[in-house]
Formats: sequence, structure tokens, C-alpha cells
Amino acid sequence: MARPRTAARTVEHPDLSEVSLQQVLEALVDPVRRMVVSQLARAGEDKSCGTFDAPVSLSTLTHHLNVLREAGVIRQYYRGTAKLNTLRAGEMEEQFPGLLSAVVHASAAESEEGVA
Amino acid sequence: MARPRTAARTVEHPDLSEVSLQQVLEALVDPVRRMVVSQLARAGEDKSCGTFDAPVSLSTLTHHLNVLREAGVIRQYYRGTAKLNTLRAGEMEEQFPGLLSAVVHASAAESEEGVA
DNA sequence: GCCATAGTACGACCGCCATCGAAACCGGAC
DNA sequence: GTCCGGTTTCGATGGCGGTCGTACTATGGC
Repeated sequence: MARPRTAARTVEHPDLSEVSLQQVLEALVDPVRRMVVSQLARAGEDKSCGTFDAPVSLSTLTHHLNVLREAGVIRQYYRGTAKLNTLRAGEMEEQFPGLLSAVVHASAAESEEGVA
Repeated sequence: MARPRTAARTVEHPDLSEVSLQQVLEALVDPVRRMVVSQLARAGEDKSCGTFDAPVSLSTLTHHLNVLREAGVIRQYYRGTAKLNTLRAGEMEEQFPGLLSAVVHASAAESEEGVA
């Protein structure tokens, strides 16, 4: 169907007003997904699927990224062969004030404690 | 074994420093438990098991209250025949800053939206 | 054109947790 | 003492979700 060569694959993202608190909490309750979120928050910038450090297979990781995207926590977009992921921190803050930041912060605090 | 007549049944509560973020999130991810927390937050004061409005049987409700207690979210104590429940909001705020309040707030916002 | 690389879709398995009903329990009222 | 209402424990059940491997697709480089 002569799909455009550039700006090729696009990804569906929910409007945050359509996302329920339940969805967000379910997304954040899984340890692997919280790792992903933490790594995104720490990295400061976009990471591709393969660059996450997680104790699961790639297909499982894809699954987790889908859940996070559907919960409105991350945004995904293609660039070249890679699919990049970024936190929707600002929007989340608007829709669920303090929630994502509290989780990220507590998560970081817990892992520091292990180091200290 | 000659259990003391007074100050009878006591309940074990974890120190919040022993509670993991994982535990807290698992406690808060269940809709019924979030209802309980919301009702406690709104009521302002202690509620007995039987006074919660939840679409589950009493035995299930007991189970949920146990989970919340073990996660450090609520404190329980006996008074007469009743077992009262109260939020450990202050302690939670210290250990997991912003977390419980964000969830309670978002929860309230969502139910208001249904009303509006 | 071909190949290599990155990610995805699908289907199956398995363990965990919410749920219930019924029976036991405990404290207080009488 | 006996009864009663409130709460808990136990065991069984059912469904959902995390996990994996494999087969597949798509993009970019050669």
C-alpha cells in the first residue's frame, strides 16, 4: 500500500484522561515495569527496548512496555530500526499529581538503601 | 496458656522501615482495598470492619484488612467487640513521601468525576 | 537483490491472589 | 451461666497475568 518511507510505523497512545488510576497502579505494581520506569527516569532521555536491564526475556520486556504504554506511563516512537521509549512524566503529573514521582522517588530510595 | 484477661487481643504491626514499596503498591492496587483506604481517609476517624461499604463478603474484607495492615497502611486495634481500623497516614508519608496521599487524592478525583 | 539486526505476535504454561461459604471463636449483655 | 453479634480462620475454587520460546515482520546497510 505504498506506505510512506519516512515516519513509518506509528504507535497508539491513550489520552491520559482516558486512563484509570487502576490501570496506572497495575502498571506500576510489577517490579520489572518499575525497573523500566526507574531506568527511564534516571537516564533522563529515551532508551530503546534492547537497552533496558531487566531479568526477563525480550518478548516479556515487549509485553511490559506495551502495558506501560497503554497505561499512559511511557511514549514510544520509532527511529530507524530502534523503538525508543520515554516517560510521559509531565502529563502524568497533571493527571495523577504526585503519583509517578512518589513511586520513582521511593524506588530510588530503596535501591540506594541497598548501596548504603 | 493463661492469656491475660485484659488487654487481650493484640495485633502485630510492622515497622514501616521493614515494609517494601512492593508491598505497599500491592496493597493499594486492589480496588476493594483502595475503597477501604478512601473511606478511612474520608471518614477522618476509625472504622470497624463491619462498617465498610465494599462489594465483597465479610471474610474477604477481613483478608483485605490483613493485607493493608501487613503493608503498614492501616493500624488495627480492638475496642470492646469491635476491631477498629485507622490509617497510618503520617508514618506512610515519612517512609513513602507523597505516595499514599497521591493515591487517595487520585481516587477521590476519579469518583468525583463520576458524580460531576 | 540479500542479510543482519531490532522488535513483535502468538500460544501455552504456571503460579498466585481474590473470592466465597461454613465453621470456629471471642467478648459483652443479660 | 447462656445467647448473640461481630470477626476470624480454613480450605477450595477460579481467573488473571507474567513468563517463555518460536515464528514472523520490518528497517537499514551492503
